[in-house]
Amino acid sequence: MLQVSNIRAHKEAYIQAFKKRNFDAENILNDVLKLDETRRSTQAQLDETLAESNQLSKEIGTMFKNGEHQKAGILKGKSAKLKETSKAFSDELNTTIQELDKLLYTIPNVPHDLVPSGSTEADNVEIFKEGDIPVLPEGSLPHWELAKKYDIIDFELGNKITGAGFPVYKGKGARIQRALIAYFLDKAANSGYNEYQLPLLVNEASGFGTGQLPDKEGQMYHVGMDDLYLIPTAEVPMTNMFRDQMLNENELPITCTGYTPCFRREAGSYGAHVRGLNRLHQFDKVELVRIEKPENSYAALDKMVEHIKDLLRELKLPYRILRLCGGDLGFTAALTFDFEVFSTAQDRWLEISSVSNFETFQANRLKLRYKDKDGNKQLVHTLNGSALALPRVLAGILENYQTPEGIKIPDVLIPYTGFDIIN
RNA sequence: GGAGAAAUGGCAGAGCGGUUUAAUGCGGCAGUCUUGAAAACUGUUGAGGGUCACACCUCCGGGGGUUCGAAUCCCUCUUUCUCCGCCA
Repeated sequence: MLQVSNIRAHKEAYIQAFKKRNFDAENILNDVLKLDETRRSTQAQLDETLAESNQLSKEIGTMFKNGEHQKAGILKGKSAKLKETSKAFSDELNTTIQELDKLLYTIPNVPHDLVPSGSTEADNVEIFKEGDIPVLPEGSLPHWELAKKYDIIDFELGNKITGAGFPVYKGKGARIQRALIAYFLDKAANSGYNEYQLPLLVNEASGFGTGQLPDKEGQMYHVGMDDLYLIPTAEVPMTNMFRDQMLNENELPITCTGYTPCFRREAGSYGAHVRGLNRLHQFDKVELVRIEKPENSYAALDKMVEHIKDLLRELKLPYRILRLCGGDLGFTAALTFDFEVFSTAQDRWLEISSVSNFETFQANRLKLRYKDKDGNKQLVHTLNGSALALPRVLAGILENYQTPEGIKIPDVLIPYTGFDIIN
């Protein structure tokens, strides 16, 4: 959520920046400023009434002490009138605040200068590419065929137990999942990230804190009886650990990592692109979260990018990095880099990580601030990134490492799997 | 699931209808003293809104109510603790 004070100070710049999202913000920003005007003047009127009322109550108190009951009775009537007035102002204030918040909730983050304009993923800018795309032998298969051939992932079984998008990993398939999780967590720990095991269900306040609510309500599974949501990413519980906190400067940066399953309804996604592991309702992911001082956040974003590059280099998977265009940028992000692995057998790129700087957008909702050297309180910047999402990494490994003898295991994973081929 | 108790500033802890604009202690910060430090002493020390700056307003777990006036009384929700039951 944007800060009204910033909207007031940078309105024109924001309107220009929002054009990159194809978002014509002029009217809504004007409405916000107008409502904020109303809010402040109503607040002032309310405060004035309350001040008068407080004063009166004190006087009445003194009169009672002095036994001047009759005099007090007169003032009581006056006080009742003031109460009516303050109630009216208070109602008006609440209505205004609600309207203001409702508007603010619909405004996405301001795109960073580096964000290219554009409306679809075709407008994303490739900024880096590394790794050789292997030439596969005759008769090479897409990963869902390989999964069946070697009996390591069973999609039908998942259909039976739950429904589409909930695969069952079996034998070496299950083992390689566990290996990937352990490998990713070890790498994160070596880079200084603190490991957490987090709740997989979160309350409404947490959903609001990181911006999934109210924007993406339909994308999360909701447990009605207890009014809880299944997490769509570890970002939600991991970032919300710090909700409503005043940090000291010397506590920053805070760096966390954690493995969780992720649950997404993916309403409206069907067709060939969701085959196999490409798009699931439940999948595993290791996530990184950083809480930074504003002046350091973009250097931190670069660090996260380097961390993920290192993972993909070690796994020897061909990948590229995209800078997301305004149209593809998430609601809460100021700047996002997507990592994609090349799926040889499908002849397409698969997104396996998304790394974003949210600047103060989440911190403002979370009320997550820190005190700098001079004792000034300011919002922190929050960042997060997947390192990595498992299913598409697995798809990439299965497809790129297939040989006539079976699927080789990347060298770096062998200590974790305990085997070097799936056959 | 049942019965009881509790929730107050960074922490501990008083207050149970009107000098509480929240006592006191600890911790933090600044100063005095000291070659320096400790100790001692003095001062200072929560958040949000608002203002050029003051003033002023709000906040004692969340929400609602009673009252001229609520940290204090009532209702409700949440959480924690103790006991009982169930349980990996």
